Amino acid sequence: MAESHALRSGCPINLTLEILGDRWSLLVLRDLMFGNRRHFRELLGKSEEGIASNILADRLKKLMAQGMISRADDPTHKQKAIYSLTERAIQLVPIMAMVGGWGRRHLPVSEELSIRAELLEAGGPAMWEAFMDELRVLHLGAPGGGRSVLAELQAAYEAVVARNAARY
Amino acid sequence: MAESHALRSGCPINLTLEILGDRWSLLVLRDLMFGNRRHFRELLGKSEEGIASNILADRLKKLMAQGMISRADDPTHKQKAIYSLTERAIQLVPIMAMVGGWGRRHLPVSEELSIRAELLEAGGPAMWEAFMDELRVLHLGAPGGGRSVLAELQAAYEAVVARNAARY
DNA sequence: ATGACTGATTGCATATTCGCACTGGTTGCT
DNA sequence: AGCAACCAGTGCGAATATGCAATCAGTCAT
Repeated sequence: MAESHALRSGCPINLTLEILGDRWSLLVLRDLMFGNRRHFRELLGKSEEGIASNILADRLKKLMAQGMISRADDPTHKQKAIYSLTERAIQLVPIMAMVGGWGRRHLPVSEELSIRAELLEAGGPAMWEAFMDELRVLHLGAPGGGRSVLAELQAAYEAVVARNAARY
Repeated sequence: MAESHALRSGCPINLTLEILGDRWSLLVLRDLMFGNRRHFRELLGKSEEGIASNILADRLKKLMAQGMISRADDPTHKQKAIYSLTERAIQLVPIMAMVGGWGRRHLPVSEELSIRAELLEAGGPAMWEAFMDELRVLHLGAPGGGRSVLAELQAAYEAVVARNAARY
């Protein structure tokens, strides 16, 4: 585990890539953010892509070292860990929205998995801010509780699933 | 060279990551986009990060296969190739702007290399659209030629370099 | 013809990622 | 107490990706 690999350059895009520029890191954050998966096993088993447990453990470790997530003990289970997004990870919401939007427009996405991206893009900055506030409540213990964007996205997803299931 | 690796999922974020989710692809696009580097040697030698030639060749090949860039012969030299962004790559401009902005706010960027990101973020959607139009002229041969965002960014960069150099 | 330049390719050592089995410990049910 | 299910994470061998230097053949100006 070579902890200190030198930074390749001080370019903002490069530095962001040094944190998120691999096949899994952003997906872990996505599941934490949109899937509300907070435990190791939830992140491991319920994702579409099927990350391996050693890779997940490694990414959680790295994301923690980079201050993107934090880890806390779950009071209900001594061995359970709760992973939370930090503020800097929550501020990725607009980027997630735009990346999702770009992918939806240019790549062969599935309808079910892209309905959230469609809604989040259409919602624009107002919706992103509301979502970020919601994430601050869920992950940082911030007070308040207004609009639940997570519930809106989930409802839309389930509506598509139900509609498509009804065809058969 | 396994050409057809199965898609891991139809999620827009995952599919985008399957194209851009590595340490180099987005940097190659960045240099094409902001550095106006169009030839292999320019991309190879003038980047901050120092990509290896075999990696560059591989990424150019993959980006071409995914329709992110195109390749044309340079009339001035039979062995010279001109790489151009496609429309779908040009539409990454807003994402580049936001990723640059996030990196600038959260990571130890250098002043010289982040002034462009600062300007591009401050310019907002209006500037992004102007930049995309400019890229369409440069890379797709579109007619017209209004505002040159590239020149504005370059001027700001050089101003910072000059100002910092004057300190010594 | 020579030497610099072009977009690559090759060989080789190291680093990372992969799938999969497995560990040590905890919890809840009976 | 006994036991199955669950918990975060490790170990391992194989496959893949990367970094680095050398090299290639064609092109170009002199």
